[in-house]
Amino acid sequence: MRQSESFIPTLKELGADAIIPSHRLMLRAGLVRQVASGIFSFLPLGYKVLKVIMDILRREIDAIGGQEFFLPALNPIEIWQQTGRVEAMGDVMFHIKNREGLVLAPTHEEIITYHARQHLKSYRDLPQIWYQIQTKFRNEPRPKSGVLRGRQFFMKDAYSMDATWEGLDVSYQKHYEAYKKIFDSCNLKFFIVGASSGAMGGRQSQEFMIESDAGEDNCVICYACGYAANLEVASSNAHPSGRESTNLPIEEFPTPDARTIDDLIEKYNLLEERLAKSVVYIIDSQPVLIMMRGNDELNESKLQGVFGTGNFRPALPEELLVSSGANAGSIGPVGLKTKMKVIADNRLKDANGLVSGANRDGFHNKNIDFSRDCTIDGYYDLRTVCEGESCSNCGAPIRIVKAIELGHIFKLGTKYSEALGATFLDAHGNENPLIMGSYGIGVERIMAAFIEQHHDEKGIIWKKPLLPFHVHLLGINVPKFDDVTKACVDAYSELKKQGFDVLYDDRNENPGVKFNDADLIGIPVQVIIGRKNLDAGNIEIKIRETGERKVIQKSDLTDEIRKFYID
RNA sequence: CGGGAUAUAGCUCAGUUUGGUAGAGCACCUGCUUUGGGAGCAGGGGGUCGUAGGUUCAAAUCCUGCUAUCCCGACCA
Repeated sequence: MRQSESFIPTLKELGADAIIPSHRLMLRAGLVRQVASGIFSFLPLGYKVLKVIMDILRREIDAIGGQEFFLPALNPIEIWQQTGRVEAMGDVMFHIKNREGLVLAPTHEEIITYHARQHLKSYRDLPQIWYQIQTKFRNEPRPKSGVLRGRQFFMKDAYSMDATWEGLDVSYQKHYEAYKKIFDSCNLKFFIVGASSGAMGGRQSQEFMIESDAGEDNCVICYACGYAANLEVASSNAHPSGRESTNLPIEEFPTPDARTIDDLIEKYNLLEERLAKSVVYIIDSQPVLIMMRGNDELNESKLQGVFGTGNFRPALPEELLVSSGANAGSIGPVGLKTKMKVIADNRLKDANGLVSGANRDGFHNKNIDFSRDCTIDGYYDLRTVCEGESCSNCGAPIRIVKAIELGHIFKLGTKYSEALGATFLDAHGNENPLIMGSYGIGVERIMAAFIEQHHDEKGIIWKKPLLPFHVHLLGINVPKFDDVTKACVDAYSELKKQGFDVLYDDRNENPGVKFNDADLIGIPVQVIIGRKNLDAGNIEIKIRETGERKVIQKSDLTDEIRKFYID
């Protein structure tokens, strides 16, 4: 492609609106343009790379037996009502205004299950893996970070239908392996985390993440052993408080000016590890007292896991007073005004010598022994892990990083097949709901994530196979000098003949413009042909990633390029 | 939905405090020069100052409503 005839609108400067590197570079290199908040046009160069990503997705999902569909973005709302997701999605789903009963699909579980119901009637029809690479529409409350969170975006979405739970495990594992190949193919440094199954139900869920400050998820990572988990489910080797040798009788003492854990530590010279913080939640309409150590933070995802419900909230101040007899800051497990369930974090298991509220405003108890003085209905991992704690796997200090979610794989189970009546007959003639899995990847996110990981101050650094062209041929002072122009045209056609995709900068621009644009666009190899070297029969090759320059003989060009791409 | 900010030429922005002829750089067009890291000179085209109202002899500028966009938070299958 001749650059003089191409639409590659690079930008020298950019406003302050775009913050993160991938967003800025995608705009500056002429890959995308924003049309409205969260809505982007892909320009030819950007779309070219996007198609490469889609090809990789197709290749790997086809390889595990996936069959590609093209599904409608316009969906009848009835089918969404049957699964209860019109309410569940709420404002996230776009509703068509001038045609009753149509919505824009934010995802495609419903439509896939609809077709499965039509035709998958026997265990002999299973398993199936169906997928699509299509636009999804979501009315995000706050689109951000360029294409990372948009209102319209491409998703590779795959669904598996199995006759048995063991079959689902197999389908799930196939996707797990395929996803690793996909992200490896894209040269992404990624990690996989166990994720909360959340409100979707289902048995297992894993997320494919890349570390990035632009990310919206927090993940625990151990660089020593590779342990990684979403903060929602992560654990660590935080030391339990344990038992002290002296076990004095419980004793109330006045603490009129202490309402927080830090107050107690500072004003009463107490150790954090001997402090038991009380948190009251209303879970399924019942108050529950939750004991956490010191300043440990309660992890609501873990709480949801323990109680198997998302129907909970912190208690209101008046509810605290009614159930415990005291206000926040003076609540504890001993002497509660009303009987309520009491659970505690594992870190406080069977501990003694503890200080906690006395359920009388302005008083605390000391020398509390959890196994002597109160009934703990259960010990669970309830705390949010902190930076620097030791890894539960290898003991090295863990880090907490922000991460971008590129993909998730999910064992859906029978939620959708039951709701929509997608059943099959098993070998015994019994009717069963299809057992489903759902596997998504954000296509634009792969591109943005790649750029986040592969750029420098000058621009993008593409790497095979994610690249818009193999070679950027820079004609220095063309079309002015006929011999330089001829050498460029010769190199251009020779490289094309060898099967390389070449962007030939034949524009009548200053050399500086061409060099800077080339570094910005980031094609891996630049071939620079100019007066300086051509008089000696030489041309120059520059490797974008390393900046390495090599002056070679003109006749060696295709060999050098081939070597670069084969190595 | 809460908090903050912004809206002026294709792009990046000044001008708004203190009301009085619409500005710069880049980009674009013409000509000449230049040519290995975002060139120089000369000439030229281009704006209903987000939008609707109000105040005023006069509004980009002051006042009110609305809209859009960005950032932080909430939310996020």
